[in-house]
Amino acid sequence: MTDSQAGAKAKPRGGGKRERLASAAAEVFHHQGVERTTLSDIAQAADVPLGNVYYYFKTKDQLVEAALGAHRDRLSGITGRLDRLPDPATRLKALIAGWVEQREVAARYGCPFGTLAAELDKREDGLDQAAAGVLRGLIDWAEGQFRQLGRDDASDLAVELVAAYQGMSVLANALREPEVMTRQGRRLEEWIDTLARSGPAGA
Amino acid sequence: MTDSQAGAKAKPRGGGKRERLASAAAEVFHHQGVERTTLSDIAQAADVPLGNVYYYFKTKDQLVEAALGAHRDRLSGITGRLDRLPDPATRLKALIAGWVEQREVAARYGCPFGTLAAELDKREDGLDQAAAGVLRGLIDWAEGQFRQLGRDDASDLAVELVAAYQGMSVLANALREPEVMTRQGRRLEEWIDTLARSGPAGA
DNA sequence: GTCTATAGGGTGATAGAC
DNA sequence: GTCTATCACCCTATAGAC
Repeated sequence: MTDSQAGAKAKPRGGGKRERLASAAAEVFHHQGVERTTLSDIAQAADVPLGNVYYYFKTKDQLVEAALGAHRDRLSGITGRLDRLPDPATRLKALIAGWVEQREVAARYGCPFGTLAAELDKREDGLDQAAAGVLRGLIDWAEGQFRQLGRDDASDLAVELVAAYQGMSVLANALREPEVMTRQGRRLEEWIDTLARSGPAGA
Repeated sequence: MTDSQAGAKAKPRGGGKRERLASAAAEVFHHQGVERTTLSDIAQAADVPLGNVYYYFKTKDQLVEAALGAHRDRLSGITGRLDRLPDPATRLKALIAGWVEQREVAARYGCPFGTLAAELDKREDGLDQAAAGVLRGLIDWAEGQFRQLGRDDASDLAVELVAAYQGMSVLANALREPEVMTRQGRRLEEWIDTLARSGPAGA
């Protein structure tokens, strides 16, 4: 974007410091929130001197964008692996199982996407809608799965599934109870089974 | 509720400024988030000179606690009114209808409790668990209703209901789509109907 | 390219006049 | 009790040495 080349190749190299900073930012933002996180926190987590951060990212906001990119990459990695599973119901249940596996993290820090989206939505600059894209990607993927299950209301079901994930994450986090993830996850898996058994059907 | 009462105690009063500050804090925190809100923002919203704030609240954190109190009061007002309705299914559906009514606010700023809880959970001081109490109160009330419906799994159902509310608020907010609240609200009302029709039953 | 030192701006909090 | 003036600190961002 800034330099001559934004592709995969001609970027200035620094021992992967840029990547380290981006993923450190994603993690620290998740743990502390964007507003409470200082550039010094990120520099420390990435093991990079504070002033050097500005060589890679001109502003703190650019670091937020980079963190969003890291989340996007992580999500497409997950859906990519799920896509190798044989059928849509299995894929959806594996997605849910993954959420439940992360229950301890969710109970302590909430959903990495959801909490970031909620925080950015409080802003009024251009970043206030940037996180929505990541969530939208997850919803779109789920919608595709429900459609493969033959559901006409795939879009609504996808929203319902992701909303359930966000909701159980918020409660697990607020109450500090990972068991909320376990119980609600089980319920969601049964729900998927019901939908799959009922076969192709509309709302 | 001017100067004359100030509760039942002998607290210093100043034309209800303390209350104005508390409710202004709750609103501004909801709109901007705690971290991005300055004391000056709150003073302005409450129409109180900045320096005067410190006469009523020694620290910003005390203002957060006061905002939590305002939320608690608001919630008990809501459940109090709902309790006058004839049966538990009607009460639960009225609760849901109230959420849907607030869809525009939820789409812009999220759930007032949920977003505050999420933000406070990023902290490590004593406040990181304070918001949980308000959510817990809502869950407990819902659990009572489900129990009156004869459900053995009232506790799980209450968590499911409040999680659904939090989830649809997060998505409506992130996507800026109030319709998410409408659609998911309708689904929840149907769900309550199903539970009520199926009569006293366990999980 | 890498890093240090520091400027500059804003915020929470206090002292003390009225 | 009310409010102004101001301090002290921290954080983002920059200038410039290496």
